[in-house]
Amino acid sequence: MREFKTVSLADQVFERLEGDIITGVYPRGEILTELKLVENLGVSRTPIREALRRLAQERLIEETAKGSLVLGITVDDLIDIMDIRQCIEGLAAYYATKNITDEELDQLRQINELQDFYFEKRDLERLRQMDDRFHIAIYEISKRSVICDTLRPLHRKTQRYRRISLGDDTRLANSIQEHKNIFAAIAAKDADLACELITKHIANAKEHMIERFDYHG
Amino acid sequence: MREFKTVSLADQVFERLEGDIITGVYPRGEILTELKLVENLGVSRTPIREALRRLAQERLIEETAKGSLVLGITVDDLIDIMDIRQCIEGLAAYYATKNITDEELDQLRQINELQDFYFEKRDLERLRQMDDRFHIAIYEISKRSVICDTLRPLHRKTQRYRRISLGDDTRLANSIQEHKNIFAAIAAKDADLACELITKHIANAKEHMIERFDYHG
DNA sequence: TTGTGTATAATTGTATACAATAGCAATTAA
DNA sequence: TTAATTGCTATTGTATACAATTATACACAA
Repeated sequence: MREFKTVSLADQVFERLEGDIITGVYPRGEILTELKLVENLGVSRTPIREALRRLAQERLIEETAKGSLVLGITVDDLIDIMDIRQCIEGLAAYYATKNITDEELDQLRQINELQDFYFEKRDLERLRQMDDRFHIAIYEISKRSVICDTLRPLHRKTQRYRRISLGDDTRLANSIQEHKNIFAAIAAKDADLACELITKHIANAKEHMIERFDYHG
Repeated sequence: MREFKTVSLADQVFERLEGDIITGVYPRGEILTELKLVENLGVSRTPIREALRRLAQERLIEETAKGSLVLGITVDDLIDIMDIRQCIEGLAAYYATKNITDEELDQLRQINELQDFYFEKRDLERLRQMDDRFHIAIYEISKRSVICDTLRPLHRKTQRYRRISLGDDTRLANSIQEHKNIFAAIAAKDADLACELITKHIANAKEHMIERFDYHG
């Protein structure tokens, strides 16, 4: 029997708005009012308000008397996010290596294989999804909820810039190879190596992004 | 004319519940229902729901069909929080040193002086408040919103354990001295030293806490 | 005894009505 | 002209009614 997990409207609204703000559908500076969102999304104010409060807590918006001011993710934010990730994503990889089950190892392997598949097809959108799944899988496999809850939103917030960054074919190929090396370290149960490799991976990604966005916004 | 900044009930409820969960007033495992909170806090469900959603986002509670399950902060969480702080609080101190204004420097100095004052009076509750203010001031002075927003909730979540940890007089004296040294480095505009000192300060605090809580919950 | 179905109660999910507030523009007095 | 005041409008803040879901207890049959 299939299970239909009903997701509340409030959660749906949150995820949709979060995505739209992160990817720039709602640009920085725009004002979102509850009434407009009621019209656009076709739900009442209650779930919209709950979503907006959570977005404010993530600093994706700022609540003002005129409505919710979209803040989004600036290049400055991106730099800090990547600095922070560089500091703590190694911890996640370390614990993930220590705590991974055989089943989870298979899942991680599968993500790596799909990556190759989509690389051959040059399907950038799927590749970005695989990047998501790879990193988030490591967070979750670490079984450290604080680490997971800290890194997951930070990673999500890089989406827009990653999307553009993946357009560089050389970086894309390097990134995929780095993922493979990290996977190999985890599979070999070498936690220190996994930590070192993922830290370097983040550093490379950061450098590439900054190179690309630091000057021309 | 005095300005009365009206804080919404939703915000008040959030802060109160967050504090009560972090300090253990509501212990891990307890179920909070919206109706009970309506009775206890004397406000309607709307602000309570908004607060609960934010608490769930911070993983202080988990929403279930029976109500909101209090998760709180376990010793395992504490370890991860301190690991993460050790990794990134140095960044905050670095940027704070680079960006601090004269006025902010005075504020930081004042916090240090108050610390001495309350130490002589052995006013532990005020001393914990000064610890709060010192660290949070550094986050804010860094002017890096992502760093600030990442560290602030993590720091808040250590409150309960810090409160106990401060009971050790030796550690307390050391901690205050460490704060002074960090302040001196910032005042001398030595960003690298400030980074190094605060990292060590977190490491010391972590070690002391783990020593004290790792075995006996 | 154990499992299953059903009615009931408790709880959350959603929509909406009403209150309070803040912003803005027009108007008036100095 | 300019500053202040007033009234209106847009928006958020709060409470509550109603719907949907889920847990629970109990009856009843295997």
